[in-house]
Amino acid sequence: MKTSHASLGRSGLASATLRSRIVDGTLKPGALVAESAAAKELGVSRVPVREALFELERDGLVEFSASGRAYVKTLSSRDFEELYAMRLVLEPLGARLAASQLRSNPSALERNIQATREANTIKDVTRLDLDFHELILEASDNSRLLKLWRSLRGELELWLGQLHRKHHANQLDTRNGTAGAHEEILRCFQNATPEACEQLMRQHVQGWREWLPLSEKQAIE
Amino acid sequence: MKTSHASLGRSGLASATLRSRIVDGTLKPGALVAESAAAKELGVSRVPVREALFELERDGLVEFSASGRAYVKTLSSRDFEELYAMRLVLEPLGARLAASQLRSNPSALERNIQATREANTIKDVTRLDLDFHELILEASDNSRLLKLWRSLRGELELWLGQLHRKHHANQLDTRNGTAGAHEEILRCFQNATPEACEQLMRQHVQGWREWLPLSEKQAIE
DNA sequence: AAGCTTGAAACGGTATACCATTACCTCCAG
DNA sequence: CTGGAGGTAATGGTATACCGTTTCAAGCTT
Repeated sequence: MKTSHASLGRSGLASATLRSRIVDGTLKPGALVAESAAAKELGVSRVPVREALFELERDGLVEFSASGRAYVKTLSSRDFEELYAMRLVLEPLGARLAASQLRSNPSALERNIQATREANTIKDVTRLDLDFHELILEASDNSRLLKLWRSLRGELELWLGQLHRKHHANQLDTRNGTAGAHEEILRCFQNATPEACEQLMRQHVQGWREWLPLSEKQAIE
Repeated sequence: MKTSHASLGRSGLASATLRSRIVDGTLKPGALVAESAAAKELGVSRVPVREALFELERDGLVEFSASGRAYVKTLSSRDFEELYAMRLVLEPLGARLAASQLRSNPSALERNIQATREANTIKDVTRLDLDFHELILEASDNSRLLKLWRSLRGELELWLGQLHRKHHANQLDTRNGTAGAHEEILRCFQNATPEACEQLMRQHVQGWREWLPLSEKQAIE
């Protein structure tokens, strides 16, 4: 699966490159991602590009038209609501299932929080934020739960990236707020029951769910 | 995307054919699904077969080894527990969200229940059972919820198919029990609050979650 | 007899080529 | 100036070909 000289196959290279260009906004929402053009630019043939596009579709970053063309997905506030409705049932469950595991082995979460405190860009804070939540789902020891969460992560990154690009405000507030909230969750894992962790996670997700649309409206003004 | 003379592209043909062979047990769990052999047998080239295998992996019917080969997935009771843990959070939410829509437009569910009462094989009952639940998720008007459910459906069909193949018992009991339970859910949509529908769906899924492992042990004896 | 080596067959990953379909742009009619 | 028809360029779907890697088993060594 690996090529001789690189750590990633050409397919993985194409996937990673296109993914980052979509998330960071180089490829704008609604833009056509043509197989031929991408293949020529990346220096590979169309087959691995094609494969990468299917992977990106599975992750919700592109969508195919009826004719088979791939376009960068455009996310609406409706999409945001749907995504957070899913987080609101998946993540509290994950927190409860992961509680005992994280109680005895919290080091990964601690390192993530420390890295968050030292982050300098909104992009890094966002990535570490999602990493934090993914670490919990990984510890829940339910591979389907992790798989479902990961199938949402791409869209979350895309949405948050679009939001931060529209108004690049309060970077320090976001960083410190995120780190503080995660610290509280970590303490809950160490001191409270799995059910309390589940409830706290529900409140945490619900808090963002209510705050982000406000933040967006604030940006429009 | 469609070919000129058929309603399905070659990729869709390959996907559907391989899917049915896996679900109905023609391809046994753990068996290698080789690109070349499948391509030759289906009379298409390897590219659409390759595409179909990725789709089947997304649906949890095959898994790739480190070397890139695709094998029919082998499901354990652990997998069953994971799948039903997911159903237990997704489906009650779907029932609550779909309640108002289904209250005013229950015809699809009614047709499904009627078809279930007239079904003659376990395989048909299983398919109609999953269709019933999928109809509810479709009515929930949350595309992510539906997408997550569908990503589990393939594994559910595979699991239930394996179960029914191991012990082909009480076909009429299963049929009547399924139809009766679905009838109760339909009446709940017509008469009760969304929250009551949510709770009933939770009990319904939980009931199967507790009954199926017993059914399996019973078969082993 | 058990374990290791080696070699051939098969497989997967990718590049290139061909064809039907789609989308876009130009040109003409109203 | 607007709307539609036609033609052309580009796109996507698939088939075929090539190459490195993996796999599996036969044969050799200990």
